[in-house]
Order: sequence, then structure tokens, then C-alpha cells
Amino acid sequence: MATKRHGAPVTLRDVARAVGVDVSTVSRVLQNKGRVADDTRKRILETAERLGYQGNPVARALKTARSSTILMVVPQIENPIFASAIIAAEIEARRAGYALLVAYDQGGMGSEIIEDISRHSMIEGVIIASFDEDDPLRQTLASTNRPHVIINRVLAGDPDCIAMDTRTAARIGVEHLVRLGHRRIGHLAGRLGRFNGEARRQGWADAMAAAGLPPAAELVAEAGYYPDRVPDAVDRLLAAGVTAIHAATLLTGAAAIARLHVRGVRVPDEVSVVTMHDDLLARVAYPAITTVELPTEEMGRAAVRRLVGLVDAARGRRKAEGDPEGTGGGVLLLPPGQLVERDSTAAPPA
Amino acid sequence: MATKRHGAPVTLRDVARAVGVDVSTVSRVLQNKGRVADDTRKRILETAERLGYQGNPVARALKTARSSTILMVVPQIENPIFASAIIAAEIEARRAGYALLVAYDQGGMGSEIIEDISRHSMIEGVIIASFDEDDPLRQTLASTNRPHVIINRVLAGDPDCIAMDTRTAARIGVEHLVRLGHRRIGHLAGRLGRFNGEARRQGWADAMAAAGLPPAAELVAEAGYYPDRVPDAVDRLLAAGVTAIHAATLLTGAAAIARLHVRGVRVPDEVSVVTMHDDLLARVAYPAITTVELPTEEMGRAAVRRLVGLVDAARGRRKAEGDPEGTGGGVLLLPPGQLVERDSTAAPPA
DNA sequence: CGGCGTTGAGCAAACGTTTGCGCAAGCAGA
DNA sequence: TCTGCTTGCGCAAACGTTTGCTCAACGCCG
Repeated sequence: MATKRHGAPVTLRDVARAVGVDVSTVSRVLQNKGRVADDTRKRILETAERLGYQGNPVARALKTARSSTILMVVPQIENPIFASAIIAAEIEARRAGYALLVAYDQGGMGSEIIEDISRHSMIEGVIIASFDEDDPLRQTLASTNRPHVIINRVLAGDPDCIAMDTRTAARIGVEHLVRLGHRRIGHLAGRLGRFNGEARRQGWADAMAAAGLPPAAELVAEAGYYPDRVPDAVDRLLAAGVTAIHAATLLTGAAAIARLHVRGVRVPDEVSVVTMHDDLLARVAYPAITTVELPTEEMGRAAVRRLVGLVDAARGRRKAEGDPEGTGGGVLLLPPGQLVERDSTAAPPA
Repeated sequence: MATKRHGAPVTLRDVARAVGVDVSTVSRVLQNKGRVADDTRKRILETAERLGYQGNPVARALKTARSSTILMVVPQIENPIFASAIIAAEIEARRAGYALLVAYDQGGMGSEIIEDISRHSMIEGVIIASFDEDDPLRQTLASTNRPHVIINRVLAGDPDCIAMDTRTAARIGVEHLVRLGHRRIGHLAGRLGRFNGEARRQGWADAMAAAGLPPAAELVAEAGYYPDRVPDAVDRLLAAGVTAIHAATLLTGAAAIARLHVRGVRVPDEVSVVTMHDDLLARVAYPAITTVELPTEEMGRAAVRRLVGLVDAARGRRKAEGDPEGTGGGVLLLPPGQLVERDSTAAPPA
């Protein structure tokens, strides 16, 4: 009996030898392929269990050319939207039998990152969050025809984008303000001209139009996604005489409230604030912030499902299965959740 | 000339054939091992470049038994401490030539998760954040003797823990309050009895003792890590007559401020609030929160460095190199950063 | 009783590397 | 000219699987 070095992992050969069959038979049993006598099967399963056979994922990957690993590239920014998307994506990936690699893009380096990681790890597909319209990564991805899906943004020409319908989310928030009686409603914009900034502004405009209110230019103040420029933008909205502010993001919404406090403006008595993405921050702010729930987790899950579908398709499997999981191509725009009414919104002052 | 199926990846054999040498020679050139004639080397390099040779990480991993992949397990909680630790860890890992898998533990399932992922991916080491003192994962890890490091917590008996010195961070915050003239300083505790909750309470007690102030029991109110129980705890501290509150976490600090607002207590005029972890939330709260910086990113980076060291050591490399990178064993307690003074702290009312 | 289909299992090739070994060529010293 | 060392490179085994092919044994039907 050939003694193995202690600690060395148990291989198919070890099991095969112990049972007295060929490795191929063991392999077939372990993956339920091919016909094996019930008796043999039982002995193999028992022995594999007894020896603690684990299987070597690398060897399997080499033979099958499948690594069951996907990569998610996110901007380095600590955006809570991505944080929860990653969490949900990982859990969904694990459920689907995949492992999730993450990589943080420090700005437009997506291509290099993917290439870099591909050097040590075989990745079957990529989920990309850091993606400007002009990102060179797009070319790379298209030319290398590696399965990929883009999240948090709809990109013209790419069928595999999964984003949240922030336009509708914005509309819901603003409609709530309208319902409360507000007429001069300002929009604290993110980055206008960018996909997400623009969608939110549109949603604000939609609600305004539906209420017969003019979406005047002075009612829109751009602040970006960081708190820095918020005070200035809020001041401009106050100068425009708003009684309510719709903030594009939770973070800028909170910053807006802080600015209103500084300016001595009471929230919500004098000015209401509403925003989207129902995160913890909305609950610890004072007053607690009224928000519209965003399907951040569903975005992560949907991205994984779509990507797994693409990977499978690329391997020729379930080619014409009528798309039973609804993962079929096409841009997916996830509807927002509920309006969560808290203490930052009220009727305008008489 | 054997035409390859278009799209099939370029292998060593392809390059070797094109140059007219053996695959082994190509391999040696590509990894700079062994002696090869300069001329041959140049031709091989050129051809590899021209054909776009990428190398197959799986095949390499099979042969070398190295996957250059590490796993980081974090609790599913969207704790900003972990978010930034992950980001920093990933970037450090990439720099070290590793890829980072993440997995989110939904509560005590660490062992299952690791086993699950090990089925598809070969992982060389694990960084674990979700780790209670009694976690069964600990046994698993010890018995399987897989290289691992534990972060955000010091575990008796495990030499590879990397945590932040939150005790000192707490002391620094409280010292600041003392310096401002506060004498009745409450501690809004996390979870007492747990590593992190206890360290912070100790730091508070340290500063109190140093100032000759009695750390009375009624000055400590436990609230956990979530905002839910904060209002009640704050009320108790107010009843105890505090003029300042040291909150264990940024989130509960923000929630405490909100509660003080609700109670009609002005911050910082009547009650000051200080906490730790200088995150965006501290800047968008009103008033902006005075915090002590926490080395969350360094924790992530240090964990990766240590783990890489362990992995290398386990493979017998640089066994006795005098530990040039300072990654040597032993618990690492990272010192906190600066006190960032903002608007939530001031002298106590006369 | 011969042909044939089915079942169970072994043989061996392949996946793309890495690496120990061997060997030919070249060259220096004796 | 022979020995012996170095340099450059090919040969082939291995890493642990998966899978197509082969084949013996067996039972069934005509």
C-alpha cells in the first residue's frame, strides 16, 4: 500500500485504488454521469466520503475549461449602492455555483484590471459597474467578446445592461411632494449629462409636468455625488424660493438637510426633503429622511443571473430553451420600491 | 500548417510551433527561468507577443498547485468599516499578484461558505471578519490548517489577528472631551462583552480614570451596533446628567445626535458627541461629527500582507529570511489616526 | 445455438502548463 | 586527442480531472 504524504489532498486515484476500480469509474459516479452498477456506486460513494475526497477544482477547470468564477468590477468609491449590490451578487453567485471575484477600479483602469486578474485567474464573465460612456473598457470587452453585463447604467448598443429605474423613483418622490401641496420643488441634481444624473432629473421633470408645474431652470442645482458642493447648490435652490428639495442621492439629501439646518431653515416645517435609496443613513439623519426604495440588491442578483445565462449560452448549452428563466437579452430596468415616509417631508408652510 | 479554430486561446504549443522550438523552452523564456540563448529568447518573446499569448492560469495552477487566489469572508452587514477594508484589501492583493474572492456570511455559516467555495475555486488563504469567539469556523480552520488571518478582532490563541486599536481611539475621543472641560461623559456602548464593544468601553474608562473621573455605571448605556436601541440608551445617559457622549460607532453616534435633536437638546451647546471612524456620514450629519480616524484600510492591507506571508511560508519559501517585510506572526493592533474636530463637540454649558 | 443489444467498467488521451533529466555542441585545459 | 565543464535546448513525466472508445460478460430473441 503506497502511503501518501500526510496532508496531501485525496485524489480520484486514491479513491479508485481504495475501492479497486478505475479512476474513470469514480469520476462517473461522483458526477452522476454514465451508468455504473448500484453496488459499485455505493462502495465508491462510501469510500470517497470516508477518505474525505474533495475534488480538485483546478484540474476540473482545466479539463472542462470552466472555472465557475466571475468578476465584478466596481468603482473604488464607497457608494452604498454598490456595497449592497455586491453583497447580493455574491450570494446569488454562490447559489448558482459560482465564486465572485471583486476588483475596485480607481478610475478608468477597467481594462488593465481585467487583464491583470485574468493572468492568475480564469474568469468566465464580468459584471462592470465602473463604466463611463467613453470608457475604453467598452472596446476591450466588445473585441474580446467575453461575457459581460453592465450594471447601474444603460449603454446604447449594449443589450446586457441592468439598471434601476431611477427616473421613476425620482418621479415617485416628487409626486409625494406634490401630493403634500408643494409647488416650488427644487431638484438637487447629481451629475447632469451622465446617465444616472439625467434619469433622476427627468423623473423630477416628469412629476412636475404631470402636476402642471413648470420645471424652471433655476429649480435645478447640480451638486455631483459628493457632499462638497451641496451647500452651494442648496443655497441656490433656497434663493429660487423652493419649499421642497428632491435630492438625487441619499448622501446629498443628508448633506442638504445639514445645510438647511445651518441656514436656519427648519425641516420639514419650512422645507421638505425627499430622496431615494433607503439606507441606514436615512434613519439616523435628523429628521429621518423620506426616501424611495431602490432595488440595489436585485440589481446585483439580476446581474449575476444574466451573466450566468450569457456564460451558459456562450458554451452552447441550453441554446434554444425558450429562455425559461427570463434572463433573455435586452436592457433590464428594475422598478423602484416603495416610498418610505419619514420625517423630512410635510406640507409646505401656509 | 494546422489551422486552429478561430477564437481558441493561444497556447504554449502554438508559440513553440511558430518559433520552431520546444514548449519547454518557451515556458522557460516566459517565466525567466533557466538559461536560454539571447537570440532564441528574443524570437520567442516576439512571437508570443505577436500571437497574443496569454497563458492559461488554470493549467499553471494545476502544475504549481498555486492559484494566487485568496478569500475574504465578511459579515453580510453593510458595515462601512468592512467596505473600506475590502476595497483596500483587494487593491493590496492585486498588487501582490493575488485575486480576491469575497463571500458574505449571513451568520455563523463561515465553514460552509468556505467549503462551498472551495468546491469550485482553489483558495490559498482566507481573511475572516465574521468571527465570534465561539464560531465553529475556528475549529475548522485550525484543523484544516489552511492559512488564514482574522481581522477586526483579537482572538485568544490565534497569532494571526489584525485589529484596530479602538481602545486607544476611544481614549483619544474622550480625552478631547475632557480637554474641552467635560466631566460627566457618557459612553454609548456597542455590544459589551464582545471584543470591539469592550475595547471601546475600556478606552473610555482609561480616559476617565486618567482625568480622575469615576467611570460610574450609569454613564454607560449599551445600544449595540444598530440605531434601533440608541434613543433609549441616549435617554438613559441624559437622565444620568451627561454633558457629552462618546459613541462606540459612527452610526450610533449619528443616531444619538438625532435623538438629542428629538429631545430638544442642542448639540454641541448642551451636549457634545464624539465617536470614531471618519466616514462620509460624519460630514453629512448635522452638526458634522467630531471623530477619531480608524485605520480601516490599513487593516485590509495588513491582512493581505500577513496572509500572503503565511501562504508563502506554508509553501516553504523564504523560510528563514528574517522576516524582511515585518509580516511576522503575532497579533497586530493598528493605531488609530487623528482626531478630526468638527461641530459636534464644544465646551460644556456653564 | 448464434447473433445482437445492453450494461458495466477499464484504457488512454487530452486539457496547458512546469520542470527534472539528459544530451549535443562548444570550448578550455592537459 | 581526450577529459570535463558549460551552455542551450529537447524529451517526457507529471499535476488531477473528464470523456470517447473499447471490450467482456450477460441475457434475450429468433
